[in-house]
Amino acid sequence: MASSQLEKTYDPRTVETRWSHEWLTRRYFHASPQQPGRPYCIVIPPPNVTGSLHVGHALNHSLQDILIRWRRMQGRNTLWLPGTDHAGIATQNVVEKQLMTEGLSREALGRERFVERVWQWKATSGNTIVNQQKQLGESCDWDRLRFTMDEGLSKAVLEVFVRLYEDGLIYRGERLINWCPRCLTALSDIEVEHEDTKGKLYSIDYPLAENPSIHLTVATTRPETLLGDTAVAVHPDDERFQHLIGKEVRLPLTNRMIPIVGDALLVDREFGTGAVKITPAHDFNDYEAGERHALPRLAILDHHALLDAAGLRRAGADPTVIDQLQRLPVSKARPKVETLLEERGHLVKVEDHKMAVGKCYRCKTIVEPYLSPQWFVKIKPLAEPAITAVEEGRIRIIPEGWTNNYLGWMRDIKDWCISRQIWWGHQIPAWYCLSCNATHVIKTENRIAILSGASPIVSKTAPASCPSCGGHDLYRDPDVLDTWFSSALWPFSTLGWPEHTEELKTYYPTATLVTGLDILFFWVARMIMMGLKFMGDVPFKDVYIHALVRDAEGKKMSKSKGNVIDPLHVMNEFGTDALRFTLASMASPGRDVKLAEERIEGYRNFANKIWNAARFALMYLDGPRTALPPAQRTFPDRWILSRLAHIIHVVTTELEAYRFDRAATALYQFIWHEYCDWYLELIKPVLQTPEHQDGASTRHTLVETLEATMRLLHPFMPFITEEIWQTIPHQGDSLVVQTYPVVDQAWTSPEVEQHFVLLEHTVGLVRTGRVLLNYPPGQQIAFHIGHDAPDRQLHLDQLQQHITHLSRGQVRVSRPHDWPTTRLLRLIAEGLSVGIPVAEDVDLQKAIERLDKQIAETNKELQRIDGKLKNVEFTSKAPPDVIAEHHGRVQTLSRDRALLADSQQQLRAMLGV
RNA sequence: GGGCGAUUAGCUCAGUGGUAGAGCGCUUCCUUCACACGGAAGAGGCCACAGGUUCGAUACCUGUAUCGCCCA
Repeated sequence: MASSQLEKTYDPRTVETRWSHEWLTRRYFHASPQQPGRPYCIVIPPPNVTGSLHVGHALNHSLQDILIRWRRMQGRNTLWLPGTDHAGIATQNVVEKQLMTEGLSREALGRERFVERVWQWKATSGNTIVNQQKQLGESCDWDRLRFTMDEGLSKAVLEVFVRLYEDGLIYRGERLINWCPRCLTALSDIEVEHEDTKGKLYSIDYPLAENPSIHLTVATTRPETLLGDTAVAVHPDDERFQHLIGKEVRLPLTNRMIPIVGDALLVDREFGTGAVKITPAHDFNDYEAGERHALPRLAILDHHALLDAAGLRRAGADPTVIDQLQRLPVSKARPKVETLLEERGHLVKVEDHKMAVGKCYRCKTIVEPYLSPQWFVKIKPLAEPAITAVEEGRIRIIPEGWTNNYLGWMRDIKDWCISRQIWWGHQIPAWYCLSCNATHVIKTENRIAILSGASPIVSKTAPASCPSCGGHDLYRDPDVLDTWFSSALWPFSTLGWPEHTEELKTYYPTATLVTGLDILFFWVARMIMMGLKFMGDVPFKDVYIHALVRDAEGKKMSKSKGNVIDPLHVMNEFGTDALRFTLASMASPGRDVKLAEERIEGYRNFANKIWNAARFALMYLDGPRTALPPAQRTFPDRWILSRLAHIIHVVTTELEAYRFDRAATALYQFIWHEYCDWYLELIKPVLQTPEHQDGASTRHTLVETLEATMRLLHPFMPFITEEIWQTIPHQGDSLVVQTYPVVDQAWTSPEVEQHFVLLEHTVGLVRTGRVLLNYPPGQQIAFHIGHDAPDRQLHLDQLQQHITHLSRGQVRVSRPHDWPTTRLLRLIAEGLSVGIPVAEDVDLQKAIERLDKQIAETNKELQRIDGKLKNVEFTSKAPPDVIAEHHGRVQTLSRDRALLADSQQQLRAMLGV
């Protein structure tokens, strides 16, 4: 194997392109139920089809790929199932924007042509993210790529909808829902993002009907909805207002009288004036209060969230008021109403006030509570088994801390509004017979409104005729389902459900779900509910929740802030392996990932280090290689095997615990600081000596450990490991399908590891001494080493050749007090002594300072331990082994101190001080 | 308002009831035949604060402060 095969610096780009293509060609990632091994399946959280790979995906996908590649190498029947989500509102918005640039609109195109247009868009742009995923090296079974609007998945959606409807778990009804006046659709509760903003608290006088000179002062943050008030509430126990309950007030700006009610739930006596208005059609709390007191609902905003003239008329507003307010958006109506109230003497005061506004999670427009007929999932019956599954540990959430979050939300869950008034998505399989619903289906010029009392025919296929009247004039519900409805079915719909496929039998329940916290409720909770309902079993056993990726300052990445790290750019600059390793090493549970480019650069350097270790190995591989039993190998070989066994155990254990960060750190530490810094240095004398007696065995160990290390690292850094593995001696076609290393007990040797620590300390002291005395690295020096403990002294003797090599000098091992008493710098650590001769012209200042410092430190430490040992409480209560350890340390440190003092004295004498 | 998490080296973060750790950055030295994307040696910390438990607390408990997240 010629060394010229590997360039001096690792160039990720060509390697990555070559292997990502090659792996796919060889179909290593293809899974089938017929394959041997215990199944291990992960379904990918399907990225939006509109998406392109951002760093959040990169984290999410890297972690999954690590798990998948690791399990595949362990011999499991591994399936990582990829796909994309049709992302109803998001995708519709993207295509609408595109239409706008062409001077077109959704409405102008009409529903059918618009949907066609979205499919077209999907065909050309929908694969962007998939290609980027392949670039990241994701070992998905791409043959099984799914899309939430695939034929099969759509069939699953229909099946689920109809069955839930038949079970009474889906219903249609008029409720107050969250409405985005820009997207013109309903949203579910969790699709609304709450944001604190500066607002005002208005105090408004409502005159008492029986005596207008008396006012009830009401506090509100939304005066513009005042015209829709249908009552005023006070706390029933509030002595200030108790006597008013049951009386009426005149609603300002209108001709209406509204009642004063007592409501302990709605009213906080401490807040504002202690009296609040009730506007059931425009506030969720008021809606519920309205239910409690059987109040009418008066809607005064239309679906664009503009003040509606017809609504205002119904609400009895003054004609002049209607004139001034109609067609105003909320933001303009609010100051206008303020002015009107002030002019008419109703406004008492206005204070600054912090308030939360809800915004559409897709377009950030302020959402309005809006009264309209919608479809809902009755969720409690579905939630209960989903709660139990987690409580009983059939699903494990990792880190555990999120379990309570999940349970709390599930126990307090509200019915799920699933209808969306958009066009892109699964159209609801419900039809209305126009003759049976004559009064409930209202056709206006460009809209058909289906009122809440309409009775739908729910069916997987379009009914030929109305089952009750036989009529053929059927109209399909225009609404589509919430995107998250289809993603809730993802773990089984992608495996072929409702058909009874081999895939379902083999891979369901899936093993692990890897996801960010942001979609725990959107997605994870709903998958659990649907999985339990339709498969009778949990959809996955472990849910691993990782953190959000933020920028180096900890800020959320966003295009508007310009702080986005583009993973593709990073992959291009530093290599995909470097990015993957960075993300893995930063994935500590419960903490957000603050990503800085320097960090990635550091792991790029790591990749290069590995690359050069491989180059080094290849340089010296010529010649026979012989496998000896571990116990018969050289000290460096035995040591690295022992360390390798240890690191295999650590990485495997940490991966089992989803501690990607610790597994990555351990690998980094082992490869760089043990394998490269020490092992490769230790074996150089053997490799560089032709015909060395240990040559064959050393070369074998070198390959054996390097090859195993590549396998161990492969899930984290698939590209560079594959490239190196292919270059060094190996058996098999690809690293992807090799077995993951397991610990060989014969490798482990605590004794050898102990000897190594002694070696490491000795070499460290010599190097320190070299710097202190300004001896250049190339200069050979003769020095003494020795140890307090006789057995250690013996070990030093055995290690002599290695110490010689690593410290570039001639070593004499002897008892420290036999050493010369002049012109010798003694360095001491825990019983170990190194003595370096001091040449004539050396500046001793540094050495003396160092000794001073160490003596001071040793004294301090001795004092501390001594203090403890003199404490009767400690000696009587601490465990004996701890006390013994303390005594041992006192002994060692005292001896160290004596020797250090001695050495210091010598040096001072040399200086003539 | 409720819940959760964080606070450890200049920065980003691990960690443990008994000697405080890493990466990056910093200082000094070194182009030595794997690697300067490198090597060697260093500097740098009342482990947020105040109580408590304990022979012993950075770690366990309580409270405070600051920051962040989720929910309302």
